[in-house]
Amino acid sequence: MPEGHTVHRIARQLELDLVGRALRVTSPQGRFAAGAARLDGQVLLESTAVGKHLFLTFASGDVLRVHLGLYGAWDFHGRLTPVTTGELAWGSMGAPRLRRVLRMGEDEREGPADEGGLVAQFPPDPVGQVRVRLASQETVADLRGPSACEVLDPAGAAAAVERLGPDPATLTDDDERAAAGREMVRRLRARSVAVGQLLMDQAVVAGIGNIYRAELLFRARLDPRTPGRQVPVRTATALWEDWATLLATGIAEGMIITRDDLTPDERRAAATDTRLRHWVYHRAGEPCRVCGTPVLVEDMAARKLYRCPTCQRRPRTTTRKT
DNA sequence: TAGGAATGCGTAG
DNA sequence: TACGCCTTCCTAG
Repeated sequence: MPEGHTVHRIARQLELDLVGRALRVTSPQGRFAAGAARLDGQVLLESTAVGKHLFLTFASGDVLRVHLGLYGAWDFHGRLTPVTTGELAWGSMGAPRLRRVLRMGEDEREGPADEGGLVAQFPPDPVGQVRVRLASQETVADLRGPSACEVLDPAGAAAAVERLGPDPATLTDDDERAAAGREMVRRLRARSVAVGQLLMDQAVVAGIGNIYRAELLFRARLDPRTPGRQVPVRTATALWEDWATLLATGIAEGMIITRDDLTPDERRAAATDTRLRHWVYHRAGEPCRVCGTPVLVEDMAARKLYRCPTCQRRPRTTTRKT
């Protein structure tokens, strides 16, 4: 159940421990047998994430595209390099070490550490329905429950990326990121659909899911029902910049913590207590943390949308185009 | 233990 | 808008 930050972390984990190696590619479950056979034995050249899509490029030019959907996850075994040095990250200290299992899909969870830091058996037997196993001599990555898992040629992969809106985590250059922000603002303000729906539209901006959607709109104090056209440029730009910030934090920490009012102790507590992490998400009926009004939940495009009816307002419409 | 919900999305109607 | 995909977790009974 990942949003963009998780997929970026997965891409980095694969980059650190599997890129540059010839991989054994199998489909223990059997549903990806043909694709696995096509990739088996090839060197993995590149691992990148765009929005919620993962792209793995192999030496032949074949690209494995994976989308985790609602409940996909990767389990990692063996030698793993810490992805970030974030304060709350699971692997913030120490050298690469052997792990029994690290699950990346929702909150990252680590399996029990083995005595002496050794896994009992390597490679481990697949657990459950493993669609794809990518294995080097030292590291195994098991993919379970994806909504998409397919081999594309380079043109097909490029087309898949082309269908996505900008993703701030793919851009390091300030000018490029600003230009991408202007593009997101343009796409957002081009339609009269509710901004709450537009933020979830991966063609407008890539990587936002239901949690980030609700939290970004609360942080902007913006009513999710506001038509995209009526979102002022300044507000839309602020949404992009806030998304870039939250995404970077999410990638560093491996979880979605959107509250900026937490003390360091509270933030540490939020690592294990999901109830502390959000302003409105999953808090229907509970008092708004700012004004005390009960948080509302309603369906928007078949997804649960959480908002504070008092704090989140429609912008005043003006005749002047801004 | 059964059933529903979940951080998603494509397709059919 | 409704449904299917395919997995895990939590809760009600």
